[in-house]
Amino acid sequence: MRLQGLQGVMDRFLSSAVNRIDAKGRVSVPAHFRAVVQKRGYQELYALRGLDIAAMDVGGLDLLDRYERRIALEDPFLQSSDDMSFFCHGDGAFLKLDQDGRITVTDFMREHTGIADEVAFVGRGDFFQMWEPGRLATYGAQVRARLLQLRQGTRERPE
Amino acid sequence: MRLQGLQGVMDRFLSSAVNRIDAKGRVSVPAHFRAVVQKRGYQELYALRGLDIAAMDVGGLDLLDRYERRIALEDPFLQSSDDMSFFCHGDGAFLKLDQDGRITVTDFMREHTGIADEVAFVGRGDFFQMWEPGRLATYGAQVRARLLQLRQGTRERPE
DNA sequence: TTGACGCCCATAGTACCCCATGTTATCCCA
DNA sequence: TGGGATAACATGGGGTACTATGGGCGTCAA
Repeated sequence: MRLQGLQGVMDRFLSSAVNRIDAKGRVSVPAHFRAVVQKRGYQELYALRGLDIAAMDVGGLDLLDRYERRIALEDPFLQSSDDMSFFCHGDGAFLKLDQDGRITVTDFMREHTGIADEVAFVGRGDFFQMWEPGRLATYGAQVRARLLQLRQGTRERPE
Repeated sequence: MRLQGLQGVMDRFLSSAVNRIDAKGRVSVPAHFRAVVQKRGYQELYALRGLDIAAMDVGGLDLLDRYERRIALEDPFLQSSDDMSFFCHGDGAFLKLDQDGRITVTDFMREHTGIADEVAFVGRGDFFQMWEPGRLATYGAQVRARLLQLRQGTRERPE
């Protein structure tokens, strides 16, 4: 077991936290996430609507690449490909961190996520997500159920 | 403090202990576990919510690496890849040992484990677990029952 | 104007560093 | 073998830096 550079370890989005939206519509991005943003040198944050979930995916420019690769998998002659592109880029929000490390939650995000007065931030490695806490809990339970099934089916354990 | 000899034995998480959480929400990681952490060179501890148990799995970053390598094998645009990332990144957290070898028990951990004012630490070899003592006792009884059944061979394995 | 947004400051709560204390375990010596 | 000295450990608490959160005010544009 060897140590691989500490940087490579600490610069990913991990863990989750719930923060409150204030009267001005601002919410603090968790300090740990801000540190990752800075460490990765992201100048700006891009927030995209999750393709099949009620959450925002937030990350740097590389996040756009990921989405485009995803869309490229669709047949370019099909309506769905065009729809996806429109869906992702159409209103693609671009988040600005203020001096105190907060972002403003726009109606665009509220509409897609159901976020009202609290935001659940969820680290996902190369990006993070913003959820309405209740919906996150529901989704998390579904994920666990699927993973359990997967594990029992293949009898393959990550351990 | 240098532990000499017994390397093969001392660099594994073994045995169990129950420690109390203080008024500030801190709990001491058993000294023996801390020695293993240091011996393995872990700078940071990675804690993950157990998939089918109300416990936290805690280990070094190699624990996270193992998951991430597993994810890398998946098609990144399949649901299973997304689920795995959601689990190991979103349901994971970094724990920081303070100078006295304590960690703070967050709500994130309490929610999943039911831990209130005491933590049961259980060594599991390459990692250790944190339990609410009562639930650990229940779980332990179930494990023993299963093992006993297996040994007696009175039952075909239940599918 | 009004309302959205940037910048600044204030404050409560939390996380972390350092030191103290009591208890247990370990060792040494009579 | 017993008993005291000593070391290691879990636990408690004070002070401080950091974080999340609330709010004031000025700017700019509709």
